Amino acid sequence: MLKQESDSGGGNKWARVCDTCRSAACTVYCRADSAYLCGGCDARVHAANRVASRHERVWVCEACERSPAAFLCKADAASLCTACDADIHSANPLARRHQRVPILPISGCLYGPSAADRGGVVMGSTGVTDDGFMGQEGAETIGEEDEEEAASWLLLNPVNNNNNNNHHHHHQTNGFLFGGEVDEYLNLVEYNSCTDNQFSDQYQQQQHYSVPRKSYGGDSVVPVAKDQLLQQQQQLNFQLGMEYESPKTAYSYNESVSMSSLDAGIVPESTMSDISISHSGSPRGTMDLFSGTPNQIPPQLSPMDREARVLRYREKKKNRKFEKTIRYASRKAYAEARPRIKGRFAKRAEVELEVDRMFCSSITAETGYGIVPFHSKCSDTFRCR
DNA sequence: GCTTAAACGTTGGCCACACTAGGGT
DNA sequence: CAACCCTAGTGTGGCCAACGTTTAA
Repeated sequence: MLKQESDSGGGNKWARVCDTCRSAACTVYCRADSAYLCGGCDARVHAANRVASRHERVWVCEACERSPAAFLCKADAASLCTACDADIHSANPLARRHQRVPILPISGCLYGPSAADRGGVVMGSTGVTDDGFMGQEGAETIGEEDEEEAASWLLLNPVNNNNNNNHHHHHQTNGFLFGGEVDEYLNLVEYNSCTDNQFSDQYQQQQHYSVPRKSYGGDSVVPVAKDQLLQQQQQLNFQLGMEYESPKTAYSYNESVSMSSLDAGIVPESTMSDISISHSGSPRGTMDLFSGTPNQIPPQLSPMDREARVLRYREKKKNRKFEKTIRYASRKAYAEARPRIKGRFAKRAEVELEVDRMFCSSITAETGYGIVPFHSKCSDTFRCR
């Protein structure tokens, strides 16, 4: 699909600089021009005429920032090149289960009023623009609410936002193209959730499904028709004729990057803030929402900076609020059955005491009946004696 | 049109406990 | 190395206070 980056250009200093201005970090790769462009140059070059505006572009890999993205990891909401995708998603079981889809090429004018008029055009979000964010993603029409959310995510990370828009639209339009060794770390469950449109956000799916594949003794989760999913996946793989290789190598850097969204939450705050502070150009992220200079990608990022960015991004993603998901049905059952006092969980003895006092003594005296379970599901604990 | 208060809606914290992971013995 | 014990951490739902927003006077 996309050519693997061959031009390492000497020592990898992470973000590749724009081929045009040579100053800003590139955000998109133009196939027609075989050029890496920053948002501003992309806007300028591809808004010049209609022909140019038709150039297909793809986001630059969010991990290495040096290669065209080939896959969109929905769980991480990250666009990744084949190499990074393989590295990241082969690192651990959780990462393997991330749902990824091929990156849709971007065409049309990403910037400027003309672009805004074109509802159906795939919008970009590299957003080195005055307001910091302009584009939106997808060949699909995006609702205004989604645009608003997209805007906030654009501030955080253009590429990410591109992905995050998909959250609300369930999936990107292009199909899935995994093959070869992909099953080793392909999240078929998430794929199922996505295709079923059961959940609008893959992060939810991740929350919902990522852990339970590991067999827990007590907690249970909603079962998934895995075999069926596998067949669907294989069909798609075949139809698309895609190949996907998964290098088994795992670099130390990738070890951290490949953490699942769930794992990101355990990163100590201090670590990330420390790293952020040490970095002169404030990395994109939550703080950048208030910095007034969104989408300014530091020309060069150290591995630590890069890692900090990824971690912070994931933490923010983790904090996004969507519909409540239940990861452990058994815990839900326990919670529902648990005695409460004013909505709070209460100690059983305490509740029994409370019940005895509040209900049994008074109501029993009035009605002559003894059993007063005020919560039907936990009647056992509320039986008056 | 502006101000104030009331009504309404949203958000996050609290609580107990079953359960798991991980370290120690 | 396996088995066991202990501790810390996680997740769960309903209620409510603290806000923020909207509406009416």
